[in-house]
Amino acid sequence: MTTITARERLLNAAVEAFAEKGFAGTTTRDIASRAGMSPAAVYVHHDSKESLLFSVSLDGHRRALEVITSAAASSTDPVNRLRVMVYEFSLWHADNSRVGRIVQYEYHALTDEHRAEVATYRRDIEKAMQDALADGVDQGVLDVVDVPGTAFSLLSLGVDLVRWFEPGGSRSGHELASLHADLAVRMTRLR
Amino acid sequence: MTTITARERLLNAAVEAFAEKGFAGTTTRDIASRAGMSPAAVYVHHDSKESLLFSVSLDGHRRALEVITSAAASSTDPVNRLRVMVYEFSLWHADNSRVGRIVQYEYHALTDEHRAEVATYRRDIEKAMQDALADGVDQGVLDVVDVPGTAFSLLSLGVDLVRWFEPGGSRSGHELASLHADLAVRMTRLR
DNA sequence: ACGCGCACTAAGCGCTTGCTTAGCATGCAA
DNA sequence: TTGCATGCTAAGCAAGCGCTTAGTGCGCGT
Repeated sequence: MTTITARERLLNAAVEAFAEKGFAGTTTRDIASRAGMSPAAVYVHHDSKESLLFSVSLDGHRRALEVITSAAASSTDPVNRLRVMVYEFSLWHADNSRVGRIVQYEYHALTDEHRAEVATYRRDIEKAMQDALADGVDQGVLDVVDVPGTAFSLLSLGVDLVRWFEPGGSRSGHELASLHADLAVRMTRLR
Repeated sequence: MTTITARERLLNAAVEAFAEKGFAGTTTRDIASRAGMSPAAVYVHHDSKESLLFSVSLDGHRRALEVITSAAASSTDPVNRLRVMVYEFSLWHADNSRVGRIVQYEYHALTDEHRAEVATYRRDIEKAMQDALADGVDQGVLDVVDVPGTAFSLLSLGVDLVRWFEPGGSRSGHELASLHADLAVRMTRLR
């Protein structure tokens, strides 16, 4: 069995609260009570409300980068690789829509130092998608006029899921991720 | 010349503040000082902080719907109509990224009644895009397997601009809107 | 000259905020 | 049995919150 520490319970509570009400709209008392603890307990395990946000955001950025990096390594065929990358990136955002919402929408609430640190993961994610497109163009398989812009657009499909996606809704994450992957191929394949 | 009333100055100040700090992160004192007035002046012209948000959000939704509706009426050719709709919708979100951010990200901060009112505009926007795709399929010009999902994805391209777009950045709104329009046609055109 | 209404402000009320302080129960080593 | 570290809480502090109240200055019709 995996034991959940008090520190992790507070992090989970913070994810729920931040995703539901936003960082500024969440009180430390709310986080504490979701974790079944007193307001002061938050400060036994975490330095501040912002450091709770940073922990959640940093972990979320790392996991998103890991998803797209391993997808990029999954295939050598540019079309198939792109399909897998878009599928996995969108699926991750659907399956982790609460963390994703914090990653995407509470970025500005981080301190300057913390924002700069997670920004490196964002650049790596964009670079992975750009590299996949550029490689496909080099191999004469993809037709992409604007590589950075198209990379951004492909990532937007996944990112925008966190704005409205709820698990248990009428469409599954797999269904949406498959759609995005198909659209991505149509957008970029050379005819 | 157009005269700007105190009420409008407060609305403009609220747009700036909400877009920059979010609804919960903005104080009524901040709005007042951006408008060059005392904190109490807010309540001379508006009922509450939330009614300020509702005014901004409602107007933003109306303008976005107007943009996509008139784009839909601009052409009878399904491919060209889709191109114009996606172009205009994305361009509006780039040119109005601050209002767009409030429309998209502060939706949950509205009261239940206000959110329900604004939701009708969202449904109309989605329906306009779905109708344009369905009509193209009916005319045998477009190939769209999942009409609602694809409509959502096309709107996502524009909506996601508000997350990061800043006027005066390295890419113009026109440039990005053109890219989105091209991608939209590639995504949906029958080959 | 005067009175009235309107746009606005100074001051502050009751409450909530992030966070701190002081202390208490438990478990464990000696 | 004692001593102490650990993990937590009760209570509360200073600051800031949305919003109200009571009033002030000014423009305008008469």
